[in-house]
Amino acid sequence: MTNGTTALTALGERTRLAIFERLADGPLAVGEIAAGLPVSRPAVSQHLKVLKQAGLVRDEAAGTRRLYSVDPAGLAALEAYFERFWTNALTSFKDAAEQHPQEQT
Amino acid sequence: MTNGTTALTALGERTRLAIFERLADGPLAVGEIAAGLPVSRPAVSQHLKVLKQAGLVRDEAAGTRRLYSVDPAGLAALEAYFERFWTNALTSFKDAAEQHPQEQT
DNA sequence: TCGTTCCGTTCGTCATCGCTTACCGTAAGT
DNA sequence: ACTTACGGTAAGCGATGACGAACGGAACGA
Repeated sequence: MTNGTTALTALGERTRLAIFERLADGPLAVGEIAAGLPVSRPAVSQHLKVLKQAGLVRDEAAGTRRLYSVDPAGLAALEAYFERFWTNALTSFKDAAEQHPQEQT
Repeated sequence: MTNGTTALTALGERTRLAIFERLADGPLAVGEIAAGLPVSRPAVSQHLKVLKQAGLVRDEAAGTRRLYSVDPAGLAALEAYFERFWTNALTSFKDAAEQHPQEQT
């Protein structure tokens, strides 16, 4: 979907974030991911499904296994979303700072 | 806390993200935020508590009201977290691309 | 063809969390 | 001092979702 908010709700889960972080180091199969986490393999599979329909990961058949890897488009969408965010927020800060010139960190 | 994962779990909620987006345009009081959202004021207060202990917002007493604004440190922490993420992921992609030179989008 | 391995899916259970209602404390105005 | 406005907190409820167990299917190797 390459939507920023959807990606955030998908990553707003500890297990899913852990999976995504492991995938950031390179493609992995489902069993390999589950082996390094304190959850069962079906749980990992479900989380991968969520991450996939959020546009954050891609899957590829490799024999009996199935390799998952992070989707560059999803990362780009997130980056774009946050960039708009930062510019907005920082602009607001600048405007507020010009009206209250003393307080700042 | 300025922790990336905590901030993500905090922002991984539609209502909290909506609150944070509204705060990105400038400081607001609790009642003002609740007025623009389909939730009650206590709900907004609870969400603000979560956002605050995640290091994403700051609060300031203003008479009987209480002004909330986004915390620049929290945004910076998020930015740093994602930056590490992107570099990691892109490096992995590059390495994978050198081994499989044909497939790419 | 048979057995093994790996994965996706369904189902049921249990915890987590977001939301509302009601109540209380605090700061200004009169 | 009384009243009003604003916001935080407690309790309870309802719903979402994460998890494991069990089952079924597809891809290799013998």
